[in-house]
Amino acid sequence: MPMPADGGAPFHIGELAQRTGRTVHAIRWYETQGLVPGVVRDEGGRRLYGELHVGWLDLMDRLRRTGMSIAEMREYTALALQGKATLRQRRDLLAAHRARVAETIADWNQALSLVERKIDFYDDWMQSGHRPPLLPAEAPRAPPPRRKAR
Amino acid sequence: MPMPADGGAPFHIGELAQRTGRTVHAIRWYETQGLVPGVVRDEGGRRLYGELHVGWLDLMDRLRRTGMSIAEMREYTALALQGKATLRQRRDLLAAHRARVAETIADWNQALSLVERKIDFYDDWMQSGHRPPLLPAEAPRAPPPRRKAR
DNA sequence: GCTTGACCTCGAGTGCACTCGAGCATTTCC
DNA sequence: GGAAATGCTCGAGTGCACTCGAGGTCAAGC
Repeated sequence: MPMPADGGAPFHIGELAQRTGRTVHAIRWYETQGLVPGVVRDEGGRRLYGELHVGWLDLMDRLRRTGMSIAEMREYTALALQGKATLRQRRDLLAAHRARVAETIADWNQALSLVERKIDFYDDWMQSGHRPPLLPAEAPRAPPPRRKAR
Repeated sequence: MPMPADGGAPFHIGELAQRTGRTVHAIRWYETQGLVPGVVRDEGGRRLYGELHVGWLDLMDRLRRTGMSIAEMREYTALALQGKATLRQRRDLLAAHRARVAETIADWNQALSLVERKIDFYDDWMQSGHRPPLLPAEAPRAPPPRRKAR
């Protein structure tokens, strides 16, 4: 499954970096972490990439930016390397991620509305000249199994 | 502006921790970072909090969880301590945050739809027994002035 | 054939936001 | 009045995801 054999001419890491908006260093680091399948080398030992890698890195980027850990991305990549026997596992992994993303979006929407109410609060205060009633406090949120994102 | 003078009986850090779902350590750390206004001490040197602190910490938590940096939260807190002369600045700071949050939500929604399309892709593959056409690759995203969140 | 630039490996450093432990003081409860 | 709980400060450690520099190889253009 040498990935660069996907039609177009293979290219080096610099071009991949440009086309995906990552740094060369970051791409190499991703590879050491097992997040880039099917990288072959040319005679000089330089990495060769194909079109598929552009899409792959974009997917990795999206997953990453939505809080998937490197460990889980590594797992996903390993599954992809094992071919279609792992289709269901990959699907399920993404479905779990989807659920977490949906949850986070709901969370952020709540935060958005809190911030909006607070802005309104300041607007009222400035317009009326005296402090409006405070916003009702929210229920405390237990710190859940730690996630992270951008 | 000693904050605990807000009606209810003041309480110590342990109770605040319980009521806001943070650890005692985390609350103290927040204070060293200038994120908790109006903390007074009792005769024994222990911190005293009031109801307002519960709401304040919840707000800080929300801002934090939506990617506001400690530095910006510190700025906001400092403005709040200066009284109503800074109302406009506080409003504007929150408005800027609101814009970033809205942007991020849009971003996550895009990611969500990518993940959903990928899940459909796997479902099709499993059902038909052979690989469906690949998803079209997305435009590369330049790494923007780094943000972070939960 | 030699300079220039892209690429290589390895390993250390960075930034953020906590998190925790040590060692000590005070308070509350029996 | 003594034990146990709760609080205090200070400072070091942690985890994640990069980020970067040093020192060297390789290849393409002049």
